[in-house]
Amino acid sequence: MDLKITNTLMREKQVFTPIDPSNVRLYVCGPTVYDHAHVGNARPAVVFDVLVRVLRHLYGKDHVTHVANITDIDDKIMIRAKERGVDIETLTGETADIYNADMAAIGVNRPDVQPRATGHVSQMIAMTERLIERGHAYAAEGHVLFNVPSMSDYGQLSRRDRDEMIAGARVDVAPYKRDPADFVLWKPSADDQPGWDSPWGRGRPGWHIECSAMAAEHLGEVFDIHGGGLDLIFPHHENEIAQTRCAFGHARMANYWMHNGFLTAEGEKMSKSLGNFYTVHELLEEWPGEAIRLLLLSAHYRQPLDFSKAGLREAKTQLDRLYRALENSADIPTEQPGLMLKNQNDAAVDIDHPREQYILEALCDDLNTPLAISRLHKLATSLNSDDRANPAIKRTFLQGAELLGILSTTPSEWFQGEVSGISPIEIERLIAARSNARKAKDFAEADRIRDDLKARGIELEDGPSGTTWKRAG
RNA sequence: GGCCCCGUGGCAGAGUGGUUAUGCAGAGGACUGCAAAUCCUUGUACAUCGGUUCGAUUCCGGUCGGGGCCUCCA
Repeated sequence: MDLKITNTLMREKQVFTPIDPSNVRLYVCGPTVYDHAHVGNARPAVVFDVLVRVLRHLYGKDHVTHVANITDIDDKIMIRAKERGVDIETLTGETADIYNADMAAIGVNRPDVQPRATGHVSQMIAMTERLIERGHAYAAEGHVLFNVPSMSDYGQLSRRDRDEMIAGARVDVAPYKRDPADFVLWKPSADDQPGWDSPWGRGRPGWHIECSAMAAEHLGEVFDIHGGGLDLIFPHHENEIAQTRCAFGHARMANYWMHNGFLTAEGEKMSKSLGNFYTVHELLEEWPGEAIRLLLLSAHYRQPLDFSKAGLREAKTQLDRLYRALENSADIPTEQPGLMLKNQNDAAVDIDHPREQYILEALCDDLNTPLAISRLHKLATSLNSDDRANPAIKRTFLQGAELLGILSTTPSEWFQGEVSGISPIEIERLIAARSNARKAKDFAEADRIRDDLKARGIELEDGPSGTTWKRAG
């Protein structure tokens, strides 16, 4: 099945054709680690995680290389480290660990390579030297700058030309720049700032060069897909392209550029000054990671998405429904052992040899996750209806959930996990007591037990095969 | 000023030149001692004004409204 993706470079949806099907390569711009990731940072992580799942499905588990960097040298990091009185390595190390834990909690698989900028300074210096040699960069007052006019077709990705950029510039032009549009590849560090020795003195890299250097190091001079947030199109990605193409002399840096839209929080632009941003870390204290993930996937990745508590509540309700379908179809076998889902011993799915493509088809159309989710719901309806449930439907359902990265736990863990204040044994004892009362037609006592448990956060459900319980809420 | 996006039923949110999106919420029904869960039925939406068309929510243009980017930013 063809995968179609919207290529920002062409401004159109295109069929994806990898350079090398045995090694599909993509690079996603990762976080700058100076503070907890907010949900806005989580969106690209989740979106591109789904893309990687689809790519692995199409090309094979071992035929995809996913690189997502961590930016661990940056002025914001320097400032924050100083405020907290810790060294930079401590700050970035801690923050990166929390980031990875938070992403894992919302079902994001670790990239194959997670390069850190500080580990690639020599490559950045080498690339900068190469750009100087080729006449695309120059040193001035301890800085090295990329000379934008030296690249005739600069601006293809963002579709803006040099003159427009200068007209729209909001900052004063540094006096050492040959051209107002030139941007920094290397800048000098003061003695109390972190720095590395270089041919231009002790200094540190500019922002854009790190991604060019790390992508080249781990994926080569030209690769398949480069992703990130919409706001990175200009200047970050434009400048990455300029650096990489001018350093290596290719017509492309990456063949496909994908950009996710922005999030708002409770209908407003997330901003530090309004204090209305949610960090993944704090949300996880109150909500299941899968609810956060499902909400992030509930709108198409290129569309704006409002992240709200009401939205989380609905995502949670939707997951309840999907887990219920899983529970209700527990006795349906699915054959095809292969990828073992944590879910249930009989529900393994061979993700490399799928038969049903109902969900995959939606995801292959430029990652149409809302459509994929709606199809998952249709399958859930079937699984909940005895007359329509069958192994093929269940396989498709599980495979789709796997591609979306949800339903990664068991229904019992989902519904009953982490109950506090009462033990499962005590609950079972009360259920038995209530069952006896019901047999004796003492419904007043039965209802009393049920209400009592409900007050303690446990809801009972009488099914055809007996009474089950779940955590309320 | 330049570049770009959006406006779908109570809410969220896909999609399509003529056929049910889906979920949540609401209403009715089935099941249940009563609930819960589940299933079935139900609401007949596409900002506005023109144009193209046999036919437009879907294509084109204008208008109104909202949003993003233009070297901090996912």
